[in-house]
Amino acid sequence: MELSKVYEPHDIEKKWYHQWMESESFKVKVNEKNPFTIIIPPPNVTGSLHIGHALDTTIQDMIIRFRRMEGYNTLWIPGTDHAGIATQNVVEKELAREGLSRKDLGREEFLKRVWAWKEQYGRNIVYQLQRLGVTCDWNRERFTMDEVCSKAVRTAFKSLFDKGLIYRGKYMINWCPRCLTAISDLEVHHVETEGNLYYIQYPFVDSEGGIIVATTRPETMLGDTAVAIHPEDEKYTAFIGKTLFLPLLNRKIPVIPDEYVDPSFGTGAVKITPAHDMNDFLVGERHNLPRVVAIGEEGIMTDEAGPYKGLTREECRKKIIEDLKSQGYLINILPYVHSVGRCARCDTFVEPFISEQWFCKMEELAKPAIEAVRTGQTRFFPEKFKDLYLYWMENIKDWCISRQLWWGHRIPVWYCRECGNTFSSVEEPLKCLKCSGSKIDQDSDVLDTWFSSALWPLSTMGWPDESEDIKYFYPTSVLVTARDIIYLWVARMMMMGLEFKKDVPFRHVFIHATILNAEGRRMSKSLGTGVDPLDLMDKYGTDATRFGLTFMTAQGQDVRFTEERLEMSRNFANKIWNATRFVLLHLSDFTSGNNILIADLELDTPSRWIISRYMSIITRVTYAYANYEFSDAAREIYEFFWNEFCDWYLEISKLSLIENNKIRFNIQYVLWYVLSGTLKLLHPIMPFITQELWSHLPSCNGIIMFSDWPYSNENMIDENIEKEMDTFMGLVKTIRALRGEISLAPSKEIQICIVGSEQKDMDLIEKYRFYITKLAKVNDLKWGLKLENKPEQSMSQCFQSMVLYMPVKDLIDVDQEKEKLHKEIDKLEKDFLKLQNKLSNEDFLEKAPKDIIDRDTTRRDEISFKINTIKGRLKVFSDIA
RNA sequence: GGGCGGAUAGCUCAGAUGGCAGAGCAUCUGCUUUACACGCAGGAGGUCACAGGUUCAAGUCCUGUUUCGCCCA
Repeated sequence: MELSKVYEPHDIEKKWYHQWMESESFKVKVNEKNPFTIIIPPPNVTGSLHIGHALDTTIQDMIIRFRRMEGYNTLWIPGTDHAGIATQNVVEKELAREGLSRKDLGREEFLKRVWAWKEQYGRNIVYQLQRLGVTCDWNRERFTMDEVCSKAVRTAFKSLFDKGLIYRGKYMINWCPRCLTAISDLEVHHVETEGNLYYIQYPFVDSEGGIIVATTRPETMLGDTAVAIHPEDEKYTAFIGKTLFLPLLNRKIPVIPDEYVDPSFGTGAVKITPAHDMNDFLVGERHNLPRVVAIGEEGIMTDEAGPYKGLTREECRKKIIEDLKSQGYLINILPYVHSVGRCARCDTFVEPFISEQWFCKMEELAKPAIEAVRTGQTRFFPEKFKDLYLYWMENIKDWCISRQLWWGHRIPVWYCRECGNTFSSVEEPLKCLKCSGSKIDQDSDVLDTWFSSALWPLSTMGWPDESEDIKYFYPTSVLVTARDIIYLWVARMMMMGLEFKKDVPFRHVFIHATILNAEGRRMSKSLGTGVDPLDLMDKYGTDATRFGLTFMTAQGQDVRFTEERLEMSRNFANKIWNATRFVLLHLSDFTSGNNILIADLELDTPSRWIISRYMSIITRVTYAYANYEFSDAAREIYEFFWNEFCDWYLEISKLSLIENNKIRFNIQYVLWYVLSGTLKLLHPIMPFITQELWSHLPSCNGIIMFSDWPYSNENMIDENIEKEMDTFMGLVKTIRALRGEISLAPSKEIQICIVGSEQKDMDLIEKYRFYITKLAKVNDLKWGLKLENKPEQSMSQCFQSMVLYMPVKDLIDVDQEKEKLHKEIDKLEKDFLKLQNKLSNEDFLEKAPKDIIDRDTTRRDEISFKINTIKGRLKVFSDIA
């Protein structure tokens, strides 16, 4: 079949993915080989593919394809996350369009709606992932609300509950007044916000004057139950124990001393609102202050707010400021930047709120998870993330795991109305486990989505059942994810894995780059600053998108996304396509190379050179893949393929392919060998184009992902040949540069004379004469050690210790040439001086290593030689003029 | 407030263990050279953020400053 002139990715991608799926290429069974396992970070079922997923998924697929070719039994388990808040939001919005609320439907009906939604749209993200070419075992796809996962959640919950690690209590938690649920500390994002610091006078009850407090949230004053000052703050110590009027409400509140107060902040006096601020809550506990709840769960002011009842938080703030102003209590307003908590899901201002919630005790669970990372049972790549993980784990706080939602794993706790017993159960109980009464009610809340995510490595393998899978595939080999969920997810999986399986869930954790937009900010869908990877794949093809992302993201470093990289990658794909097209054109009479060993062939120098280069590239690329240095792998392949294989070897091969049978066969073999091997090296990054081209190459039957990873025969790395070729290529480049200076047509052949100072250079020219003349279009090449035969009126250029002359009598612009030579001398003289100073420095000669001194000496001598040569050239020109 | 990371060509970024500053894109010149104009050949473009220090030698190591991000509180 003929290949098109330009690589057209779309049909090829579709064709191969379809074929891979049809043949169940990714289906994995327990066998005698070594396992290599990855579980996918499950994307939200409501989600759509963003650039972060694209990178995360590409990396996992690269690792899996690489390890598969290396010979591991590779399993990659895909799936999606039920995403409690997000999914409930989506369905509630849908209901709202019909004028309904979830309460109108009732819990059971509402959940039916959510499931229906999930059935209809829940696999969108999966199809989008597949577009990337991923080789997950789709037979094992899981959803965190699957029965297996539910069982894992209930089993884990009950176990922790029975051990006393899960408890219920009334504490201050983060409350989202829009989602109407508690959220964990980690789901609150703190955003620097420009606000004001309001100075408010609280008058004394029994005397003149009062105390001025400063606050960023004046509306919370309606819940104030004290004013606190630092116990050693002399400004205020006299007032301790006095009573103040709370303006607007005229509630009487005491002045109390507490170490928490920072005397240097604001006025040094702080209003205390125990029901609406975490720190004030603690002050309130110490001083036994009442908790006045002034803001309700929907963010609406309560009865306690008196005249402000029914207002939203924002309206209330406005009104309070007006009233304080008009009544003379507002002393000052200063602009003030402070950080405000927002809901990670919906961006609403989070309200600290006291309510009864379920918590998971973390300290005890964290201990083995800390130990496992300290001792290296689980390793982070890049290693710096280990510290981040450890810091958080060592300062861990209890985790609020209940959510006031309907969509999710319902908390497996029942309350007996008869005996008051509270118990947990894996199976739905029919009666109280203590008194056998039948009047039992299940807790109405659901668990934090991350609770089921924490069990993902276990539940995807069938835990709590002791399956063959879990014995073989657990622990997984590597977890690939972004750094923003190290706490949210990675840490929790570590704890759960160690608690329930007594082993870490993964050996390695690879934290990849965060992709930023052109301004260096995180991409955000809500802000519209994102790039849609599906558009990118449409425009550049999947392989180019994958290659571009891989190329961009050096380990441990965030990247600003630029489409240029994808353009470059698309061009690279096209280059590979056309190089293969060229090779195929010349392989029509080439039969199998599989039963021939490369080491047994008698190869010409350029072939030995490309094989030498290829062998070292194999080593480097293999190392890069194995060590999560993917951009290095991409770069190595790109540079080798384009700058060495295409630019030089293909061009040289054109000259020899017309030769006799044996030479022709050897060249064909090397072309086939290096090209097919490089396609394999590239396959993990660019699966489609490599597969397509593989299918066209002779002796490359079947599916490339099941071919063996290239083996580097390091005996074939030949440094002498590489050095020789460097000199040869340098000579060709120098001649081409000379031609370029006078804009000679590429087809015009010229005369070149090379004068050298070393016999080995002359031998090299002799050896490469044929290639030099062909690649630089030279019809008359002379060379020698003597300066006698150098042409007079010519262009010249130094290379190493050689001078190249190009006699082009009529075409020389003498003035221009002289100017060029002068400029060159200036530059060389600067370099010479620098080196000369260095080499006359005794300290340098005494302390620097010998090879550095030798190298610099050679360089100085070379420069000196060049300067003299150019001076001689200038003299010639002056004589002419 | 604490911690982490960045600042290198016009732009986006590479530059183990200190030893000749690199790539892609953009730009300039010349090319329909039979795989590729998504290309080929050649060129121009740098006070490596700033100030000190260590060293024979610093983009690279140390200290401080400026500045931009991120995380935690």
